[in-house]
Order: sequence, then C-alpha cells, then structure tokens
Amino acid sequence: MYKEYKQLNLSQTSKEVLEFWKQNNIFEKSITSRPEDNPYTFYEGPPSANGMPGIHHVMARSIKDIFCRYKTLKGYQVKRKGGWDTHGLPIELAVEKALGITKDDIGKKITVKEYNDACRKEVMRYTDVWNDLTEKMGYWVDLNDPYITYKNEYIESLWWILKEFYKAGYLYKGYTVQPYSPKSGTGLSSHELNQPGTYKMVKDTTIVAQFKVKRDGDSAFLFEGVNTDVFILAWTTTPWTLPSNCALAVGENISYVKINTFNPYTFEPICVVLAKDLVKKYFKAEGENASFEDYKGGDKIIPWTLAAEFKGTQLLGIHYEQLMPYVTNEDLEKNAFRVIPADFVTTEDGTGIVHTASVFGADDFRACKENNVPSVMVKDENGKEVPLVNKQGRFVDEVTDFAGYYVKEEYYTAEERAVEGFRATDVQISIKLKTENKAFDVKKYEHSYPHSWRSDEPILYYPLDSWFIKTTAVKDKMVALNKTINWKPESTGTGRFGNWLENLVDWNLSRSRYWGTPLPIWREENGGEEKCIGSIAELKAALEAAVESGVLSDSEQEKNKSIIQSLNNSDFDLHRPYVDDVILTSSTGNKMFREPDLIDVWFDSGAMPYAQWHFPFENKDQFAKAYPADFIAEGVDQTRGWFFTLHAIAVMLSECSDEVKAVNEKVGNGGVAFKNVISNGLVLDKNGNKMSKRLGNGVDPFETIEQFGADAPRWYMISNASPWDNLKFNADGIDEVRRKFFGTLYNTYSFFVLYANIDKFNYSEAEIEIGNRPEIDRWIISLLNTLTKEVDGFYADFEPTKAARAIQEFVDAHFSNWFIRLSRRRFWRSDNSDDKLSAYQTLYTCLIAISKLMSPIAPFFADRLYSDLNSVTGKEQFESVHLAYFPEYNEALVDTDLEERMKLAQDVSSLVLSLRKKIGINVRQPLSKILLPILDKDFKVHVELVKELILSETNIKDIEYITDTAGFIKKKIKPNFKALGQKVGKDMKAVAEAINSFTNDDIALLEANGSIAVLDNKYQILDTEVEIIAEDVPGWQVANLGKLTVALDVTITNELKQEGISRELINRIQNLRKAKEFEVTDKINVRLSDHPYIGEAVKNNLAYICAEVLADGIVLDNQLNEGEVVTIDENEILIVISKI
RNA sequence: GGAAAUAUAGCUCAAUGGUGAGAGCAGCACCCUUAUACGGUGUCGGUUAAAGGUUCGAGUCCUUUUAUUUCCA
Repeated sequence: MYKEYKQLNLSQTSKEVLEFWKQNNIFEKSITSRPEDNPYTFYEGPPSANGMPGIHHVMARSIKDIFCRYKTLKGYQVKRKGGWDTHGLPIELAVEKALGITKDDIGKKITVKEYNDACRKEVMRYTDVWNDLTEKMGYWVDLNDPYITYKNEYIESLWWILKEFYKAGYLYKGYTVQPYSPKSGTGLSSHELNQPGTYKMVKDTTIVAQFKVKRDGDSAFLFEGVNTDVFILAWTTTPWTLPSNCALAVGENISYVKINTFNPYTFEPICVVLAKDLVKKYFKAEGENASFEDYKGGDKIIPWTLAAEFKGTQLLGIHYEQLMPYVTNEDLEKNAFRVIPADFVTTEDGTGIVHTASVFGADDFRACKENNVPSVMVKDENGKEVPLVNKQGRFVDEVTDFAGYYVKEEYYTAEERAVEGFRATDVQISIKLKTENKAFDVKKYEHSYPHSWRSDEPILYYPLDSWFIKTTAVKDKMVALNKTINWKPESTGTGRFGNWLENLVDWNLSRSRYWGTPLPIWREENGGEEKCIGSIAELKAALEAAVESGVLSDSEQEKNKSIIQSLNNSDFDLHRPYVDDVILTSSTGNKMFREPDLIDVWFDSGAMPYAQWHFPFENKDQFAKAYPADFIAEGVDQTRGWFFTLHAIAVMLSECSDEVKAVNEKVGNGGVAFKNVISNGLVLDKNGNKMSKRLGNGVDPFETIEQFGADAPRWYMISNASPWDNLKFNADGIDEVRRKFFGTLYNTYSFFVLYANIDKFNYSEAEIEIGNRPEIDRWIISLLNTLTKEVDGFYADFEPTKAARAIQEFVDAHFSNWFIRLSRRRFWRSDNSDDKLSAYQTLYTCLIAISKLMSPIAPFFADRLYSDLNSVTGKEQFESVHLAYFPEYNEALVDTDLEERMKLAQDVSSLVLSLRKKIGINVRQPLSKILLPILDKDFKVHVELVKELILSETNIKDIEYITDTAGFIKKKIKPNFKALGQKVGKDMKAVAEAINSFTNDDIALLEANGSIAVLDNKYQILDTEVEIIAEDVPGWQVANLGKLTVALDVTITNELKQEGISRELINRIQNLRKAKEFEVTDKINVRLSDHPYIGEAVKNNLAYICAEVLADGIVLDNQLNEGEVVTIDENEILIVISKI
C-alpha cells in the first residue's frame, strides 16, 4: 500500500526525512556511491560561527546545495568539506565586548594567552546553531571533518604559501597611509573597507582655510595691484589635519582667479585665490563690484571684485605661511608649505585647491612623495618620528592648544559628549581659525565617509608599517585567467571583479592584532637580516640553530628549548603569544624577533584550497583531485573578498610554487582556483530594505523552516528571482509556493494513491509499450522528456531559477490540470484494461521523474515522494532519490507534433468554455457540435487525433470542419513582420498597409496561388509571410485565439436537454455521496421523487446515470417524503441514496 | 567621484529588435470538482522610470537623466 496522508504537512515531512537521512547515512552514501575518479569539486566558503545565521544564509547555501546535489544525480562524486573561518577582528571585538575590555587591556588586565583562549571559544560559539540550521535546511556539507582556520595544520599551510611568496619576492615590507581604526587599534584592509555598511553619510565640520602667501619672486604676480594680504583658499572636511598641512595641491590646467573682498568673520579686507569655476559658490552675484567703502562688518552682502585670472601652473612653487605652526623645522620651512601639482584635484567641490597633509591621506601621501614634500612629524619618546595624532586618535602634546583631544568627535564616549559645552575638536579648530583671520568659510557638510566595519567609528587615514603581497606583479595573469572563469552573472566577472583587477594595488597583509595567523617572519632589530619560516620543521631547525648559536641569554635558551620540546610533542600553539617567544639568530650572530603582525584573515580563507588539506605536508593526492574547484558560490559582496583572495593566491602560486605548478600541469589548470562561480545577490525584506538588527526586519531562518519546512522556502527563493538578483523576501510568497506547487504535486500523489491502492497497482505488470499508449499518455511523456532535457540544461548552466520555473509549469499546467484531470475517468473504471494500466504507469513515471528533477531544490519533499512510490513498486534499488540518477532524456519519446496538437486541444477547449460562459450554457449541458474553419491541410488530421479529449472536456457531441466556400468565413490577414522585414526593409510600412487592405478576394487569391503581388508588382508576398485568420463565421457564436477560430452550435434539442438534466442529477447525487462520506467504490441505491420534467430525462438516460453514480437502479417514487431537497433548473425534488 | 546591477500591472516576475507587452498572486463576477481550501472563464489593472537618438519597426540597441541597491575612492 502506498502511504496516504491526511494533508500536506511540509514541516513534518522535512523533519521525518531529515531523520531518515541521519539514520541511514544518506549523505555519506551519496558520496561513497559515486566513483572517486569522477570528482566534482566544490569549495565551501567558510562562515564565521561567531554570529547567528540569517535567512540570507539559507539562500546562499541553497544555491550551493542545489548544484552539488545535481552533480551527484549526474553521477559525480561531490565531496563538500565544510569549514570555519575562525580568525579576525569581529571575533576579537566580540571577546572584548564580552570581557568588557579594550585592546589596550590585552597583556595588562588579561594575558594574551587568556585572551586568545577566549577567542578560541568565542569563535565556535554558535557552531551548534549553525550545524542545526545546516541540517534543517537540508544543506549537505561535511560537518564531521571541517577545516578550521586556527588549527596548526592550517596555519602551517599558510606559512608554506607565504614562504613560497617570500622566495619569489612577492612578500615585502612597506609603509603607506592606510585606513586605521583607533578604537580597534588596527589598520583595515581594503577588503575590510569592502564590508557592507562601511561607508556612511556623516555631517562634518568643514573649513575653507586661508593660507597666507609669502611674498617672493614666485608669488609677485599675485600681489600686483593688491594692498592686502593674499590668501590661497583650500577646503577640508577634516580640519584636524590642518596642523599637519604640508602642501597645497592644484590642478595644472585648472583656471584660478584672484578676488578682492572681506573676511566674513573678521571683516578684514583680503585678497583670495580659488578656482574660477567655484567663485559662484562662495560669492553672491549681488556683491560683485559692490562698493567696498560702504561695507560694514556683518553686512549680508559682501562686496568682491575679480582681480586676475591664471592657470594652476603659475601657482606652482609658491610658498605660504604655515597655517597652524605648532611643529616646524628647517626642512619643512624650506621644502614644505608650497603649492604642488596633483591629478586628483577637481573643481567639483571645495575651492579647486586641496589642502594636503601627507600622513593623513593616501592621495596626499603619494602627491607629497612625488614632489619631495616632507611631512609634519614629531619625535616620540624613542626618537621615532610619529605624526601629530597618536594611535589612539588624540593630538600629541606638541599641538599645545588641542593636546590630548580626540580628533574625531565619535571617539569620545557618549557621556563625554553629553557634557555641557562639549565641542568637537574640528569645531574648536574652526573657532580658533575664525578669530585668527584664517578661516574663510565654515560649514557643516554631509558626505560619505568610511567607518570601521564593526566598531562603527569613522576611520582615520594613518601612516603604518605593513607587509604587502605584490599582487601587482601577477596582475596581467590574473586578468587573463579571470576571463577563463565562468561568472554568474557574467557582469560581476567582467565589471566588478574585472575592473578591480585592472586597478589592482598590492595586498596589505598586516594586522596589528592578537587572534590570527602570525606572520612567520623574523628580523634583526636593525632590520638587516630577515627570515621567513615556511613550515614547523623549518621553525624547529631554526630554533635549534638559535639554541646552539650561543647568542641567546640563558632564559631565552630555556624558552627556545621548551618550544622545541613542545613542537616535538605536537602541542605547540602557533598563535601569539607563544610564537612571539621564538627568538632566532641571524648569520651575523644577532637575535631575530618575529615581526609582530598577524595576517589579513582573508588570506586564511583565500588559502583554503591548500590549507584545508594541509597541503603540501599531507594529502597531496586529495588536493590534486580537488583542485581547482569546479564550482563555488557566495554573496556578491565577496567579489573583492573571498573570490579575490582565492584568485590572487592561486594565480601567484601558479607562478612561484613548484608544488602547485605540478598539480596544475597534472589537472590541466592554467592557474585558477575555481572554474564556475555564482555571486548571489542580497536578501532584502519584502519592502526592499536591507535586513538589519537595527530595523528588526530580519527573518529568523529557524522559524521559517519550522513553519514551512525547508523545501517551500528553498523553492520560493530559487524560483522567485535569479540568484544574482536581490530577493525581496516575503513569507506570503512561501505560502503561495506551498499551495500552488507543493499542494498541487501533493494532490497528484494523493490522487494516484487513492486509486492505485484500490487497484493494487504496484507496477508489477509489464511496461505497456509507448506506441500502445493513448494520445494523452504519449503526450505527457513527451512533455516530460522535453522538461527533463530543459531542466538538465538549466542546472548545467547554473540557472536554478529557470529549472524551478520549468518544473513548476509542468506540474501545474500540464501534469495536474490537463493530464490528470482528463485521465480521471480512466482510473474510475472497474475493469482492468490496458488503458487503465497505461494511465497508472504514465502517472507513476511522471511522479518519479518529477521527484528526481526537483530533488536538488526541494530535497526533503522530493525524497519523500520518491520513497513513498518506490518503496511499493521497488522499481529502483535506491533508498533515496539523492542516490538515484538524473532521468535520461529519451528523444524518441518526444513528439512535437503531438505536443502541438495537444496545445490545439487545450486551446479549442478553452475557446469553447469561454463561449459557453459568454452565452450562459454551463458545461453540464451537452451541445451538439462545434465548427472549426480549416486553417491548413494538417489541421483536420491533428484535431481528429485529439477530438475525443476536446469533446469530453467541453461536453460537445461532435466537431465539424468547414473549408472556405464562397466567402462564408470572414477572414483577416496580417503581415508577418519578422518574415517580411529582410525582404522589404524600408518599404515595410507601405507593404503592411497594402496587406492590411486586402479584400476577401485578394486573400483567396493568395491562398490559392501561394503568393500575390503588391506595390505595383514590386514584391511578391508569399503565404508564409502573412498570417490569415478565419475571424468570423456569420450566424454562429465565435471565439478566436491567435489563428484559431471556434464556432459553437448553441441549439439545445429536447434530447440534449434531457441529457443535461441527467448530468445535473448525477452531480447532485455525487455531492450527496461525498457529503455522506461514501467510498468511491461503494455501490448505492437511489430513490427520487417523480417529477415530470426530471423523470422523463431519468428514464431516457437511466443506464448512463447508474453507471456514473455506481447505482444498481433508480426508483422514481411519487410518495417519497424523505431525503435531501435538490434543485435542478428551478425544479425541486427529493433524493434518497443508500449503500447497498 | 568611479564601477556594477536593477527599474515592465497593486505585488513577484516573463517577453531571440518584428509592430496588439504576457503570466502568477492579489481584487471582482460567474462557473466547475467521486485528487485538488484546487481549477476554469471572464473582468479590473501598463505613458515598459524620464527624455532624446538609431531603425521600416524599440520594453529590447545607443546617449543623457532620475531612483534604488552593491562595491570602490
């Protein structure tokens, strides 16, 4: 017996199937049952388990899951090693928050060891939750043996890669101005600045400052005809950088002007220089050439006159007085405080002159370097040069007026900011400059500014020492290889990723933190000799050498020895602080200490293809079989994150590592880490807003799965929008999927089971040959094969949405609402004919095939459907659909003619039903015939083959055909533009007009000859270049759809009427059967009151009625005074039915 | 400021440059159902974001603009 269900419960199904998978190790079997020498490689982008998973993870992981399951169905062995991303700032910040400490407390209030232990725990905090979601959503990934980035083996592989880079000269130490977060005390990589939400609109105090020009030979022309000081105006959104100003940058080709006016704060007469295009911005038209004598301080209109105009090149080299002279020296006085050229200067905003503080801007740094402008620096207690702002983001003591002030308002605590009279440092600087006649304009200005992605404060651009990977060295290869990668969507690869590669800069690897992969480089204190360690063995050897060198102190010796011991016992932790204790010695007999940096966590994840296998120290074969990935998928936000680091590391290793080169050669890889990649879009809320904790519009994946099971949400997300489009997540949509798709499919199953159980159908009979099956069976099997081919193609092409939509369309429109609906009677029959058997076999075949086609997207329901069917028939020996194989497409079973004529049947039926509706004759009333104008020679043949289906569907007795005789049919002709386009080109309009004005005779001529001349014989129009429609049959009820026309005979004879009445009666009796909950096989007796109108009809259709309602007989009883009252055509009668 | 994506009915989405822009959902009306809280028929609903251009013909190609989103500076 097939399993019967009371109702569809997807949530319950999910749970039960999950349990089944677990009990029977189906996931493991889906891998072990596939041949090892036919691998399909998937890389799992490691999630970080220190945050709760969201609904977008269900989306992203569904996509991954779909293609892995699909490839399994296609016979590939798809290993999916899970992974955890365990290092990085988010984890450190979470720990600091939990422990109530800041970065500065590490090593003081808490040891580095304790801190790192806390990180190690924190990072796996939600693993259980993640594992739970992974299971419940049906994401198959190997959770038993995941790679974990903090493990020594993993780190050792990273060290190996770094050493390979180091040997090739790809790893170097440099110094740049970088985004820096004073709160977290670390520089931020460009990848980190790539995090969503980093750039935010902020309102900053901005100053247009007045830089007083020094009068000398270069500047003499500015002073012509001027008897006030001359100032250059420069705008800044970061007033706190003004004390560090060292140059002003101009565009060489920009036009500048000199203007006489008054300072709006001190009212002193001044002469200012700014870009010509920006004059309007600061000077009101009414003030132009207004009287200077009449001006009084405070007047709204400030007079001004334009005094001269010149190019930026003329300004170059002009010296000015330091704006805020806290720190200066001879070098600065001589080489700084002058005008330099820069290509980034525009006249979009500001003054067309850019204030330049070399240490607080990347562009500034570059421009100053190119022009040999020294930076404004002070010496710290160790004599090292440091900028005027320290690493906490406060001014140093030398900036006397503001010493100790935080440069950004946001760095103060909320309490500090709440104190009355609190003023942001920028504001205080503004006030000072205003009173000193150094500020020309002070305004609030809203602009986008980067923020630290977790601590949420604005970042500073700050000079930092760093280790870099020279990605620029392999730029061309990265660009070239990127073109071999199949990106979905393509534009992400060419656009976002491609452009990024074109503008590649070196990868800043350094992080000044504690919890991460340590940089394996040891250096002499004077920076002379350095050593890069590429393995634990190498580390041990270096340690031993150091111990034997005699350079180390006793305690250092002891420490090294204990580390060697620990390494031998394999219980040494490569993290800080332990690794910092390692002291090596140089060839010249100096001590070498580890560079204190950690490396960017993105390096961890980008190195996973190698490190997950502890390559090259172990698993070389495993690696070779799983490199590169055939397929990866992550959010589009990973484009410059994981996708980039995977690509960069792979390409570099393909250049510099013999080990990797060998594998590449073996597997024929040009050097990529992945061949196909889907970058999926975001999941937004139903209104298109980003989901965020703040808005509280996030969707809990567990609740969703609990309510709907996993299949419906998966199906909804996949079928609704392409993975790379953003998805507006709406639970109503899931419910719709549940009702429409799963509900329909469930009903088809229930229908099958209802009769299959009655008839004991278990597919033990021989397969009925396809040629012997009726039209409708061959039709649905043809469609099924077409569907199979399509869906296969869509999956292969990474188009899951198209696959889902095709399956959905098939199930709903064709399978359920046509095949089954029209086949119902075949199952009711009590005999065991071949037709009935064919119906069962066909229905079963479709259901099994659907279960396989849909299984990648809806793994639970599909498996249940498959198992429920297969467990009874035992047709296949697989215990799960996920162990089965993708249905074979059999071209021989596809009959496009058949598909076409079934479409014809559907269209004709639809037209007849619409005509019935229009004239108000319902379907239970039989009608004698319809009339079909013949369109072409094949038409009648086609219709004849599906005639019975049409007749029974529409309750019509017969179909008649008419050919055009003597213009009885009114025809309409339309040009086929596509066919005519090539031929007539520009004459299309005239030709179309000619065709549209054809008479019935013209059309007849065309039909007879196959062509007709237009435009004075310029063109011969062929009958294939037009569309002729029989538009109307005068005197009949007519409906059209495209080329098709149906005319309906609405005459109801007495005989037809009685038959109609009989059908009404059958309907009432069936309703009663259902109301009384009779089984569909129960035989009944019927008694009803004898009514002249109805009784006559009953007598004349007695056998028919009895057969339909499974009655042995019908008694017409004049005396009947019990039973149900029913109304037929406004006649009331009583009916009694009873089981025999 | 740069790069990219998207914009079609109230909502979610379709529409190889071929002329009447479709479907589902939602709404309304009627009908049907011995699988189907399902289905059928009809109805309502569109300046295809805007403006130019190319073309015999543009939702589709080009340019500009606007809005939303993402990434970068």
